[in-house]
This record gives sequence, structure tokens and C-alpha cells, in this order.
Amino acid sequence: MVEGMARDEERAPSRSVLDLTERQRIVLRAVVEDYVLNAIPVGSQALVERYGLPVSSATVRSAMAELEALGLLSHPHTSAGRVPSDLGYRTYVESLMRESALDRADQLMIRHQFSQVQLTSNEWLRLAASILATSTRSAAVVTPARARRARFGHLQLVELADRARLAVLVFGDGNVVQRRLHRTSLEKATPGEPAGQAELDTAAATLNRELAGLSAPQVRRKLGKLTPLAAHVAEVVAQMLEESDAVAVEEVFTDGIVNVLEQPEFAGGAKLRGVLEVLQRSDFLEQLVPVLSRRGGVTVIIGHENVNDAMHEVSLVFAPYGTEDSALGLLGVLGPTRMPYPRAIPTVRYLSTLMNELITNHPTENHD
Amino acid sequence: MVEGMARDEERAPSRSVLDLTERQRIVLRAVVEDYVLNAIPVGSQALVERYGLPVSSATVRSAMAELEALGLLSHPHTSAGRVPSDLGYRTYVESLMRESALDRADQLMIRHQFSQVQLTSNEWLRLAASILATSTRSAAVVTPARARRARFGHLQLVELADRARLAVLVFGDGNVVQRRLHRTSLEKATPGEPAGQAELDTAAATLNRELAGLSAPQVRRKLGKLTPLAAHVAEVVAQMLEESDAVAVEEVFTDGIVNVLEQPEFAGGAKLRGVLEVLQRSDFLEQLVPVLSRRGGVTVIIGHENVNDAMHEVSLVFAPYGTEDSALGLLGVLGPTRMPYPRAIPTVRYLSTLMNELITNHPTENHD
DNA sequence: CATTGGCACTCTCGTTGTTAGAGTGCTAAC
DNA sequence: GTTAGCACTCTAACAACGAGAGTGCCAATG
Repeated sequence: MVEGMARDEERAPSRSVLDLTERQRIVLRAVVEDYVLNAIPVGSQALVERYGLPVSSATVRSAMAELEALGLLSHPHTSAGRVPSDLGYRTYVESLMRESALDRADQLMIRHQFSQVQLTSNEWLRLAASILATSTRSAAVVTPARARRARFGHLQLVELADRARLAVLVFGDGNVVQRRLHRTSLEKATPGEPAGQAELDTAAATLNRELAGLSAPQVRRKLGKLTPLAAHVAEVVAQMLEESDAVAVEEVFTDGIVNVLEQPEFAGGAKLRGVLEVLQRSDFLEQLVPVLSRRGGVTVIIGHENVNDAMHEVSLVFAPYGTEDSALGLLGVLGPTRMPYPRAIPTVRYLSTLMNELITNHPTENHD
Repeated sequence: MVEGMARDEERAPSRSVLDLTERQRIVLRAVVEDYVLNAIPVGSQALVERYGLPVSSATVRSAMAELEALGLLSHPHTSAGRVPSDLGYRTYVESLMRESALDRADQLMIRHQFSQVQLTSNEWLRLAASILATSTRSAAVVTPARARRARFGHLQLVELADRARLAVLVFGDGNVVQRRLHRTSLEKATPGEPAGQAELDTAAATLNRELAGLSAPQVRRKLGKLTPLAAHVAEVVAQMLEESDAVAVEEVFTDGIVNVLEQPEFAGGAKLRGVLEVLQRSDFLEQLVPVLSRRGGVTVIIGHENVNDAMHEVSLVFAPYGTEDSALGLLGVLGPTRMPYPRAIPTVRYLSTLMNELITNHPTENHD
């Protein structure tokens, strides 16, 4: 199920790409770039004019016909211009695109935004999504960096005003969640003894020693060996770990969906509904994680290359961030196949390395 | 600036509403309900057929003409049916609508979803937005409940594996944020003495005693009276309080934007762009808070009643939740003025009381 | 022999004209 | 006060049509 997430795009074009003549390459590149820009099928005449090709339109026409035979271009109807096919985009991305690193200016601008405010980790994700969206004028998707399996890091029981306790659990990957422990449930767990501050502190210390580095099922296996009070708290800890495993996919930050909606190909809005549903509800992104982390770097999935039917008219440009063995997250953009790849790819790449830096340098650090 | 957020809708219709004849009331109600349902201007003929009116279409026509003279209906063009004006919707909402409490079944269904999973508070908001969106088929907006001004509740310094400290701050309203304190910055604050666990615990205890209930500026005023170490931590606390004041508006949960996009009046998508921008970036919701909390209950803002130009073609149905003196949040739906008010209003009302219950009963409580 | 100008052909798109139908407003009759 | 009838208006849908863009092919050309 993980394989097949994206069809293996290295194989198919390997023949055609290398066999292209220089002229075909130039024409294909021009067609893609013009169509990405204007969203209208591009004809031979317009091409020679706009790109100053040193040949006549007739020559371009024959080159286009060849490219169409190779399956790189297609024809909406007889007398319309050409449009790149998914394979055409693929070829473009793979070997025709003039990709450069992100402008120094853009890099600084992005860095500046991150340093501007003291942010919590969720706000980083939000900001990353916002930057991606505005910078590429596509929809952006960012998932939090989480360990594939949450592990116990450190537990602290915080006293609240109303004598309830707040359990603050730091995961092995540095994420933090909290949950309130109501007084009644504590008392129920240890009938008789009233469970004072001292007992709780002792229990917390025990758990920090016993549970270090354990995952949810491992914690559960320890339950029997603990005092009733500690076991009760450990049970809650196990629940928190399990939930973190489960909800990882829930917390997805998106931004800039309107950008895509304004694209002529999605004017109706109906087409995007399916895409958004897949994005939000299913395990779509989760399936993507192993694919991306296996390759590392930026992965581009174009139109029908995506096995999910709803995604056949959009492209994804995604990258993992974080380290495979600790926290791992996903970020990228979603747009029409007619996407400005030369802009999107460096932006996603840069943001992924930046997020990498941030989480490795202990992100929530306070540096005043 | 706060007044004028929504024009005072009690004044304008007070004359006309009461002066309506019974027939005019019936016709207006039918027009609104039919138009809400079908989104096409409704004619006199269709009206008598579909609603079994005991009069002829000619009579309905004259009633419609009267309603148009009163400004409650309008005419897209000469030979089209009638469409309710903003004032027409207002009159409908105010005195024509047959509003009932939410179905018992719906109530249970909603409650069930909330009890289903152990949720963190942010996930409640997400769930609330999701329920609102699907239940009203509009866009839903939910803001977290926050005190207007964050106050110190309780501070705990949690030890991390790498000898850094995590400052966990519980606000007066029960919200929790955390920030990492890097070892270097702690040492810089207290040159010479190495600031061990004991010193930190003492400092935390002092701060918990001295800062209880204080807001950010009040904390700052205390800085001079503290030991260097405690002052350094207190400074961080002050920052955390200030940020909480500032970012309240940032964390807005929305859901179901596609629902609105599918409405024929927003087919283009371009119209909604302005609306979404206002919703996300500006202090729009913040301005709404005092208005809503002043009235309590559900507030309906229809089309041009909203002073914000971008919002002239949408209606809001919003309610506050929480208590005014502690945590206060907002939730509601946004849709075309052609909105199913009789559905939206009870749903928003019910969800607001439900969220009220949840945060008053110490929401994150663990009840196993 | 690759390139190009020329040309016939095709298809879309915007314009125009026409018509059917829905809806109104008015008036005269009940 | 209500209603049937009727003339009038406006839109939506459709067909006809020409302009324009683009193609594919072929013969001429360097």
C-alpha cells in the first residue's frame, strides 16, 4: 500500500527524455512555461513570438506533433494549441526546468518572519503553511513533526488552584501535551489514602525513572509492577501516548486554499471538494510519510501519478522534515498540475531545511 | 469602533415589522424559505402552488409589491421573481421564523461526538467547528476561549533530558502554554552561581506566591523585587502572558469553507477571498467579541448590517461561550445571506451552551 | 534534407437574432 | 378586497454565423 502511493516516475520517461532533440526540449519547455503562466493552450505562432525562437511556426508545429506522439503534449481539440500532459510536466520537472535555489532575498524574508515573533511550535507550522501558500500561490499543507511512535520523555504533575492536578507529559521528541487529573478520579484509584502532594511527587519520580523511553504498549505492561496511585497515573500516560500516535494526522495545517480555487481549472469549486476531503479525513498524508522519507528531498507527484483518484488533477510538491528516527513531519504545496514548479520546488526545499534547523535547535528555546 | 460593528438592527425594522398584515407575513416567510431552499427568485405562481396559499397569484403579487415598497423584497429585474433583501431576512429572523430548539436526536448525536474521544481543548474547538460546518452546511468559525487579559495561574519548571528547563505556565483561565528555557540563558542571568534544581524550585515557589492572579504588566512591575534568577524567569512569564494576549485571534479554527464555495452565489470563488482574508488576518473577530458578549445569546448579522465591506454578501450567526470575567470565546457560522437560519441559529445556540458546559466542568478532565 | 511559406481545413468563441416562458403590473369585473 | 385576464418585459436557451486561431500537409527552397 505504501509502494504505489506514487507511481515510479523514474522508469517511464527514461526512454523519451534522453531521446529528445534539442529543439524538442526547447519547445516542450516553452510550452510548459507558457501554459503555466497563462492557462491557455499555446499555439505554434504564439510560441515563436513570445520566446523568440529562431525557427518558423511550421517547424515548431512539427516539433509539437512529435512531442504529442511521445505523449508529452496533448490537444484539447483539433484547432486549439497544445497543453502539457502529466508526462510532459514530469519531463519538464526532471530535466528541462531551470531550477535555482531560492533567492537570497526570499530566504532572508522567510527567516525574518520566523525570527520575528516568539512562536510556539504550532505557530511555526501555521507560519510555514502561510509562507508556503503566499510564496507559491498554491495551497500549503504542513503536518507537525512527530515521532512515528510516541515515547515517554518526562512527566510532571502540576498543582492547580482547585486542587486538581495537571499532568504534563513531554514526549521523547520534545512535544508536550497536558491533561487534567480530576481529584475524584485520583481518590477513586487509591481508596483510603488521600494522595497528597508528597505521594504524587513520589509517584511522578518513580514513573520518570521507570518509563523513560517507553512507548504506549510498553507502559501498559509495566502497570502491574506499580503502586495503585502510580499505576493510575501511568494508565493516563499510556492513554496520552496512544492518542498522540493516533491524532498525528488530525493536526494538519493548511493555508491558501483560495489560491487554488481562483485557478481557472478549479473555478467551480466542486472539483476541489474531493481533494480537500482526501486531504483532511483520510490517512492520505500518513501514507505519504514513508514514501517521502525514503527518498528524502523534494518529491513531486503530478496528476495521475497519484494513485488516489481524487488527486488526478492536482500536483503535490512535498518534502519531509525532521529526522527519520525521531520526529518526522511533512510539508508541501498542492496546486493544479499547471503549477509553477520552478518556484514551488525550491521553496518547499528551503522551508523543509529551515524547519529541520528549527526543530533540531530545540525550537521552543527562549533566546533573549 | 466596537459600536457600529453591526448596525443596530433593532431600530430600522421596528416600524415595518409590526405593520405587516398577516398575509404579508405569510408571503414574506414563504419567499424567504423558498429562496433559501432553491436559490432562484421566486414568483407569485410558484408560491401559491408550493405553499398552498388560499389566494390567487394576483393577490400574492400585490402583497409582494407592498413588501417591495417596504424594502423587504427586491427584484433582480422586471420579469424575475422576488428575492428577500437584507431587511427581509432580518424581519424573517426576528419575527417570522419558526425556530425550535435543536432536535433531541441531533443534540444526542453532537454530545456523543464530544464524549467519544479523549480530546485536548484544541481538538474540542476543531470538533465544534466540524460539527457546526456539517450540521449547517456553512463555514464554521470557532475561537478558543481565552481571558481577555491573560493572568498568572501557576508555574512549573519541568526538567528535560538535556538539562534544559521547560516552563509550564497555567493561566488563570486554565489554558496552558509551555516554553523551553535554555541552560545558557539561565546561566547568563545568574553569573557565578550555577542555578541548580534546588534554586530553580525555590524560584518557582516564590513566583507562584508572588505572581498569583497578575497580568503581564503587573508581573513586570514586580521584576525589581525578585532575585536575579527569579526575575529572569518572571520576565519569561511576562512574555508568555503578553503573547497570549496577542495571539488570541491567531488561533481560529475554521471548517466547511467548501460548503459555502458550493453555493451558487459564490461559485467564482473570488468573492469569498475577501471574506476569508478578513476572517483570518484582521482583528475582525476580536471586534466581534464585545458585541456578542454584551448581548449574550445568538447574534445574527445579515449582509450589509456588517460594517465590513467584504462581508456585505454573507451572514454571520455567532454566539459567545464561556463566562465574561474568565475565559471567553466565539463560535458560529458564516454563509450566504441566503442561509438556513432556522437551522443555524439553534445549532449555534446549542453548541455554545455545550462548550460552556465543557469549559466550566474543567474540560480536560480525565474521567475513566 | 531539414526548413519554411502557403493553403485548406477545423474547431472554438463571441455576436446576433429569435423564441418560449416566466413573471409582472394593471384593470375591469366579481 | 379579490381575482381573472391581458399586455408587456425580460431572461434563458438555442441556432446561425463569421472571425480568428491553430493545425496538418505539401511543395518549394536554401
